[in-house]
Amino acid sequence: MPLNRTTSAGYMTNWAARLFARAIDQKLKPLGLSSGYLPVFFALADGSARTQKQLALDAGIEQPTMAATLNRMERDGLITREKDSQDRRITHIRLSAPARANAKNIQAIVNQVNETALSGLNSLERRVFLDALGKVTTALSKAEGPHETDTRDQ
Amino acid sequence: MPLNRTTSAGYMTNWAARLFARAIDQKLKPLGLSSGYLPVFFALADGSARTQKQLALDAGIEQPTMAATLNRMERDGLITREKDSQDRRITHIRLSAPARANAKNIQAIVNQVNETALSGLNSLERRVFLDALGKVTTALSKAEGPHETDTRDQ
DNA sequence: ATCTATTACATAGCAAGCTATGTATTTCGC
DNA sequence: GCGAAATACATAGCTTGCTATGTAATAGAT
Repeated sequence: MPLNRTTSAGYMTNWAARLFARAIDQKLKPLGLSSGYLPVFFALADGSARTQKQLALDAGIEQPTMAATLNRMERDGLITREKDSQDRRITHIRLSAPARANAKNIQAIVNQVNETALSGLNSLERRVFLDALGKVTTALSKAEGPHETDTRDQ
Repeated sequence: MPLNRTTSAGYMTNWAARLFARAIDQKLKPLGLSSGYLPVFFALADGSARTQKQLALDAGIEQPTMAATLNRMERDGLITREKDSQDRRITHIRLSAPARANAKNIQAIVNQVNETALSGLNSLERRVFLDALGKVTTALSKAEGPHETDTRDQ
């Protein structure tokens, strides 16, 4: 089989992911935000606190990646860090008030980009597509080795 | 709709793409290769030459990104650059002989990761999934503005 | 023929991902 | 209670993506 890139799931998934990120970043830019911040936003949108470890696990990214993202978010005034008084290794991370104020806009942008992306699919195709993405991530996570990259729905 | 990340196409696509890249990079590492090289490999596997511009267009990435990738590939002895004698702006890029020798292995690795990723899907689901990825990239490319990010099957 | 626009590529600087490794602070075993 | 293991986070260095901008060469317009 002579590898046509449009029939490679990995190639197409990577391409789609880059297009998603471009679209989202473009719309978030006026708000001073970017796509890497989204997982943190969604994890903390309810005003609760999480540790860096929890956020990384939740987003399915490595701890150093989350550390860098949180540094940028702190630089941009989007989060606050508060040391745990009991266990001094731990830092509790919360969205700042101005960040929380943006939640609705972010939600709207995300919904809009998702809708645009899926506009060529009927509801059955959308369901199969989302379901397939779930199965693909499950399969690849499993193959990756029994890392702790969780999938629970908080 | 209270945004559950597992129902966001963008989120899930990004996640799947990172898992794909991790899996591929892990298997390519022993060969001294990485996932960013793949589009160049596939475009030049037949021994032909392309310009940087053509490669970038083909891979759906920006020109400076392709320039950086080609620099790394040249550093690693995977490509050769040859100035056009007619038009001195143009450089013709080819895979080196050692790089071409790896083509079969790369192909096998890509097929294997794709197969692992899709292992939980039946053939109908696979078809719908690939087709959906095509429609999603088309929709997002169009929305991006009439950029020249082509999709033709050479 | 020259002036302008276009084209191909280079460079700078940043974001967001990764692995590998270091440091401080608990926790656990005994 | 103390040394070893585990845990939480930090740091270093790399890849792969982006935008914005610069430079050299060709093509086009008049």
